[in-house]
Amino acid sequence: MLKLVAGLDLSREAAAKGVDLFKTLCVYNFGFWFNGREARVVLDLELPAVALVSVDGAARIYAPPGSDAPELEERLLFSLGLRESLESFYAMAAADPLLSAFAREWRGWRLRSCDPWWALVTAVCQQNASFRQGWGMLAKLIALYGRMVELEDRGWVPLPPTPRDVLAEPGKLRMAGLGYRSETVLRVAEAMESGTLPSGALAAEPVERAEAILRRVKGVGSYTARLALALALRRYELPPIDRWVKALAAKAYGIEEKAVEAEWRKRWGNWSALAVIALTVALDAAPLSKAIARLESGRLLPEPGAGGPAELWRLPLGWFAKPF
DNA sequence: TGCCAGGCGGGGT
DNA sequence: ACCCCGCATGGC
Repeated sequence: MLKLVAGLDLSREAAAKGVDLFKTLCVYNFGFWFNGREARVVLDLELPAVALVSVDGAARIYAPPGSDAPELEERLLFSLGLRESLESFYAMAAADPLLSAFAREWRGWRLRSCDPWWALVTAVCQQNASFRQGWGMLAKLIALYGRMVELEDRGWVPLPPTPRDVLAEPGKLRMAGLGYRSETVLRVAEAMESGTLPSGALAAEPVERAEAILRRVKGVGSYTARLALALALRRYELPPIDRWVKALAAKAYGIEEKAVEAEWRKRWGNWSALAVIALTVALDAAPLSKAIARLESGRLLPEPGAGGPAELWRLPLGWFAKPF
């Protein structure tokens, strides 16, 4: 049972930074964490600690009694992107053939970050899979491991499994549909548990060095490492370029696919990874052929009913379950 | 049914 | 420095 350890109002901070909390909370979120009005934000998987955040800015932090409340408040602000200024990112995006509409309509969006372990699991689940398949895997993992915590006055919140949970019951990875990705997740869990992947130390490293450390785990390549660095540490310098981004950027920028990475870094600089993630939101993470069609017809904003990252939370509970 | 999807590593050249 | 293949699973 977690106790209320802090209550705060984020509305002033959000307004000052131009942050739209609805957009920030809805993107890449599940229905069991966000209902359109308020979100449950996991602040610490191990403690655990959870924040309840309303789209109007009211926030409550729940944690074991005696937890460091100011530290958790800071973590909440970090994870909502309220410590980050995206002025220069949106200025670049406004002049970009892929993201100009997004910069106009979605300027208040911030990436929500999570902890390095779950960011790596998330990234591994996107390998060689559609957006739907990857996020289905994550939802199934959370359901199968069944970790829950109770907030003293607000009911139960599902939590992702910890590395220890996964090591204790490795069979559930395949049950969740991860297939050959299961071995990679197990190696990540082992690295986390044995301290080979010091998640604290990662943040202090230069980003290329952090990528190299992550890539020491077999099954974690450049895409996975870079996506995880963006999702967990808000390190955006290195773009996670996959064949989806490669094809879209080649078309939009009028270059060859082999030139995409260099061009992307030249255009986006220290915002490279954020621009990739924003593009997946803008195009509803549609499969490549549909995404190309969207680009050709100039439909570069999330569309109602497309079921993309911005609408993941709207999908009915159990959407990911296999019919039997 | 068969083929592909927001990668990856191991094998070839 | 490339190119190419198989990999486990789900969706169409």
